[in-house]
Amino acid sequence: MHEALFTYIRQRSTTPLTGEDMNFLKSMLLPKKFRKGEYMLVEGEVCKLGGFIVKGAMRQYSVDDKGVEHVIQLLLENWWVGDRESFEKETPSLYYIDAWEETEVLLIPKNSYDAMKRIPAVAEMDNTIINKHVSALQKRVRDIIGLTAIERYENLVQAHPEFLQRFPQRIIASYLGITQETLSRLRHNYKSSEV
Amino acid sequence: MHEALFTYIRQRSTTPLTGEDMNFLKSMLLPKKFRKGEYMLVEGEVCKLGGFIVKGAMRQYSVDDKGVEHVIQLLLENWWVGDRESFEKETPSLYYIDAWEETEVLLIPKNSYDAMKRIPAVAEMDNTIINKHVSALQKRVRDIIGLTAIERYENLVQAHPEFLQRFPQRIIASYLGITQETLSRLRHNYKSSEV
DNA sequence: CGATTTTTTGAATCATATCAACGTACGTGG
DNA sequence: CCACGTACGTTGATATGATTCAAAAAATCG
Repeated sequence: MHEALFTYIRQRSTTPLTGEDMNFLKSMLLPKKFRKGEYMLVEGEVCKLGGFIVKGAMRQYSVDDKGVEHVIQLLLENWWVGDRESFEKETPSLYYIDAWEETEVLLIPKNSYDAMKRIPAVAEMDNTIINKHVSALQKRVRDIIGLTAIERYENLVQAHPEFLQRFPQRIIASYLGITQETLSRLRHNYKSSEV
Repeated sequence: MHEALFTYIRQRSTTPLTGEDMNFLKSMLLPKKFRKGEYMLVEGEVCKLGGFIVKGAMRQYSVDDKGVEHVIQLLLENWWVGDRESFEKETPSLYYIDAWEETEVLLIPKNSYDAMKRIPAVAEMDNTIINKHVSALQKRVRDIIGLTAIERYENLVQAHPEFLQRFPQRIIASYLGITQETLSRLRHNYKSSEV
C-alpha cells in the first residue's frame, strides 16, 4: 500500500528515492481506513494529520451561516488531503473533510511530515504539489469569476470526468458553486445541444 | 531600499539574517522602477522574474475571450509579485501584471531565487508566503461561492481598506467579480443603511 | 481649461436561486 | 425477495441579484 506513494513521489521529483528513504517513510506513515461518511477533519479542529489517499474518494467543504455546504475540493486516490493552512499554522480549520467512499489513507503527523521533507525527493514533491495547488486555486477563481455555470461544467467534464462518476450531482453542483437544480437544468440543455 | 525586504524576511522567520546573507541577497536583487501602466508580465510570456514591491501598487489580471479584464490580485508595498505557476514551471503565463502607480520593485531571476532559498530564513519566508497565498486563495473561492456581492465588498473593506484608497472602483469591482455598475449601486445602498 | 477617465443612474434582460412537488433509484431489514 | 425509507434527480413557477447598454454626471489629469 505504500508503493502508491513512492511512485507518486518518484513521478514528481528528479532525485531518486533510496531504500533507506522508503523505510524511513514507512516508519512514519499510519495506514487508516475511513468508512463512507467518516470524518478526517471537522471545523474548529486543528488539522494534525496530512493524508495521502491510496484508494477511495473524499471531499473538503465548508458550511456557511445558513447551514449550506460548499464543496471546496474533491479528492481521489493519489492526492494529498488535509487543510494545509490549519496543518502548517496549527490553527483551527474552517473546513470539514470526510470520506465519500470507503477510503484508504496514509496519515502523517506534522512533525513527521517536516522530517520527511528532509528527503530531497520529498521536498521536491512538496514543492510541486503546493505550486499545483496554487495554480488550481487561481484557475478556480478565474473560472468562477469569468465563466458562466455551463462553461464551468464543461470545463469540469473535460478536466475531471472521474468526478462525475464518483460523486453525485448535488456534490458536483456545490463544487461548481451552483445549486443542484441549476446543474440539472444545465445538463438537460447541454445534452440536447450536443446532437 | 533593500532594507524593506530584510525586515520582511525577519518578520517571517525564526532564524536571523546574517550580514553575509544580506550581502548575498543584495548581489542578486535588481532594483527597478515601473512607471504607471508599465508591464512586468504579459500573457503568453514566461514569468522569468519574481519581484518584491518596495513602494507602489500593482495588479495581476487575466483577459477573457470577450476581452474583459478579471483582476486576480491587487498588490501593494511589502508583497511579492509574480505568477508563481509560470515562474516555477517556466511555462507561459495566463496573466498580465502591471504597475498601477509608479512602483519600485526588487526583481530576482528564478535561479537566484532558488539560490536565495538556501538561506534558512529565506526558505522559511518562502514557506510562509506560499502557505498564506494558498489560504488567501481558498478564502477567495469560499467567498465568491458562498457570499453575495455586498458581503464580499464588506469583507474587503474590513480586510483591505487600503485597496479602496489606492485603486479605482472599477478595479475593485473586477477584483470582487462584479461589474462597476453593480458595485456603485451596492455602495449606494450600503452607505444609506449604515446611518 | 478641455479631454479623458471614472462613477452614477435608469430600464430592460438574463442567469441563477428558491420553494415546492414529484419521480426514481438504492439499500436494508423484515 | 419484497416493501419501505432515504437519498438523489428532475421539473415548474416565481423571485432575486446581477448584467447589459446607454447616457449623464462627476472627478482627475495634462
